[in-house]
Amino acid sequence: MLDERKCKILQAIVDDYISTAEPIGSRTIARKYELGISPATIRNEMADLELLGYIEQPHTSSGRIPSAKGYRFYVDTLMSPQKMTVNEINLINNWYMAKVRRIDEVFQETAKIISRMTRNISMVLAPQQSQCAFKYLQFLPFDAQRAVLVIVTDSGLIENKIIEIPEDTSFKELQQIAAGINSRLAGLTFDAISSTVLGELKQDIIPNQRLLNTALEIIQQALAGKKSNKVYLGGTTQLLSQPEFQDVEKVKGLLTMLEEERLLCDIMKMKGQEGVVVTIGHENKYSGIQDCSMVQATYRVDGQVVGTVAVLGPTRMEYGKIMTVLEFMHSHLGEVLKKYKL
Amino acid sequence: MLDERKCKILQAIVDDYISTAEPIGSRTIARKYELGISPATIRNEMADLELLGYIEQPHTSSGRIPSAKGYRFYVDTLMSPQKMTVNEINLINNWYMAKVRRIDEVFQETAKIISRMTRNISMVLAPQQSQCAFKYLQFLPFDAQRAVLVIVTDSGLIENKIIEIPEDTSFKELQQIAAGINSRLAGLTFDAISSTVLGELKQDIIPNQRLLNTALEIIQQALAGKKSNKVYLGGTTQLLSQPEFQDVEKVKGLLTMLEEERLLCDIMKMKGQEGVVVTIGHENKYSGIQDCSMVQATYRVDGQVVGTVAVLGPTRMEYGKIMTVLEFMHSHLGEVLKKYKL
DNA sequence: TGTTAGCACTCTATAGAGTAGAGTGCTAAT
DNA sequence: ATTAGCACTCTACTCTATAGAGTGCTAACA
Repeated sequence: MLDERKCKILQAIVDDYISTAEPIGSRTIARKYELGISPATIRNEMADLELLGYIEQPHTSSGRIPSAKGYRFYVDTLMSPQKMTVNEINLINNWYMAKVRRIDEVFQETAKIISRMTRNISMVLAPQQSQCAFKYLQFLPFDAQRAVLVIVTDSGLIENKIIEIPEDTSFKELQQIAAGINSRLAGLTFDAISSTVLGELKQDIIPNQRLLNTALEIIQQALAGKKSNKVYLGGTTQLLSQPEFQDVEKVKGLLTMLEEERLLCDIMKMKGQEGVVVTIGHENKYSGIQDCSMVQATYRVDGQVVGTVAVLGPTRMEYGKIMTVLEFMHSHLGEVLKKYKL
Repeated sequence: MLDERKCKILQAIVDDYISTAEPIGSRTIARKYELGISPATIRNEMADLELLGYIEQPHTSSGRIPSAKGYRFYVDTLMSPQKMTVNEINLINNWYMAKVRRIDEVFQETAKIISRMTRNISMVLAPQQSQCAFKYLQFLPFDAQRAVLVIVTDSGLIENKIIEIPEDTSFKELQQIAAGINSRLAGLTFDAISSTVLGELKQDIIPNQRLLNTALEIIQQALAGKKSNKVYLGGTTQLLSQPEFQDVEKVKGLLTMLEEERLLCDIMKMKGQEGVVVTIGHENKYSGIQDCSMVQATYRVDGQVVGTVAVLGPTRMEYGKIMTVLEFMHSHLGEVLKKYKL
């Protein structure tokens, strides 16, 4: 598509712009990148590149900057893949070791790690739990008036809540109710425990309607809580260090958008795609981030894609570095999750 | 201290500056606030107020702005207390109803509510759990290789984790170990469960050292997790709407500071003080927020002060509104917590 | 004696003019 | 095909002038 020299020049332009955020001119390219050709030749080639749509000029007679198409070509063809250093990998593992206690902290800390390493905003979409199945519930004693209700699922997520015991109910009865519910719901996924099933159950076990209701409510709450998928953000402050976000209004716009969790979920969901995916500028569906780029990667648990990690930043981002980090998370996060599930 | 007219003028200056963020001149005061005196008289009074240190001039011949001392006098003496409207109270209660599932969500949502209502950054210091006592732990079956370990405390906070069952151990044995631990630790506060007690326990129950270790480790983790008190932040984006934070560097400084949880805890802890407390400008110990004001309020559960809520913003903040909201939380948050503990 | 009108003065923020510098495109020479 | 040279363009910055808001002081007034 492009001859070798054009590629080299385009690469120089993108590399330079990524690191300096300033338009770059022919003289500078000739000086900094030893291509063995004069500024004049570079100028001619740049005129071609501009005509082809790979670069643009902010104003007549300023240097060139990459266009979206230019970034795309850079990402697809020019970019040199990097490797994570052993040092970095150790750092990450130690970080998890030191900071993670409960499984949901994995997501928060992953977001932090990614944003630290990429110096951009990171987003982690936690797995949706609708597929996980109800195992059993159990009442544990708490005090005279109250009991602890524990719900165990096969994914290892455990929900618990303190409930008030109705005055006319003994702990034995509680256990009977639990047994009744368990025999009905055991093995069902949260998706399958629809209101129909719950309704049936209600008619079935009559003895202590009120208590049953509370129990079912809590199951339903757990169900609802797990169904909505949660997005963890990291490094929003990093935005302020980027030259393209020196304008407070711009920052406010983006941050306000990031507060809408539903929107985030929608952005993060990668239908069908697998691995690391880059979306540049207008390629983004949402107008709020059309002057940004996003790099996303799925991650798996037991071979199943369960969630997404992503980095959001200006189109002038370090694609190489960021893709490397996300590639790593893509193949590594599953293990981490398994490890901390125990 | 100040005669009535000076008070009125000072109040006008503070009120106006709070709402406009612009220095205010004598003519404007005369026009907007009908005090029945001419600009010239106001100028004389303002000269006095400046001499007394209540107001200052950013530059010769610009309008006046309140000084820290001026704000202090305003807060202590001039300010007209407001009341929460029934409407607002309902809104808050509905918000809790709709959004809170687990008890720790109360804090996050409280932070959100406060920041929405005050249009400033809010901070909520969750109760420290070191005083709560260990009740018992119990193993629940999970699958052939694994079990669920549930730790119940008397405050109603329940910790759970899936652990691997060593191959040579039966579920019966697990229960014996649990009984052993429970008889030793029951009723002890997390503070009292020091490494000494844990050490004793270790020497005591020899049979399955490895499993015991895991269990103790988890207790210790729960202990550590509850001991460090957590700060929930809300409305950091609001900062960007304030005229005093149009400078990106300033925003970055403050937000970076707010990422340090330890520092936040320290700022939030109000030794000995009770109710709503206002700290203006340099009155703050931490240099990072010395051009900010902070309004803090304690909240109680069962008569005991357990945590703090606070609002952080420019010294030019709506003290009246903010103090009203925090006063409300001061007297109301305890009930909310109790309600959602069940 | 307290209040007010008038006025000269100060300081800022804004707009306009001029300039240096970086970079380009074109032409002609190599 | 490549490159040196050069006129041209556009921006970013500095410098200057100006309008406007607000003050403090003085003198007049009730």
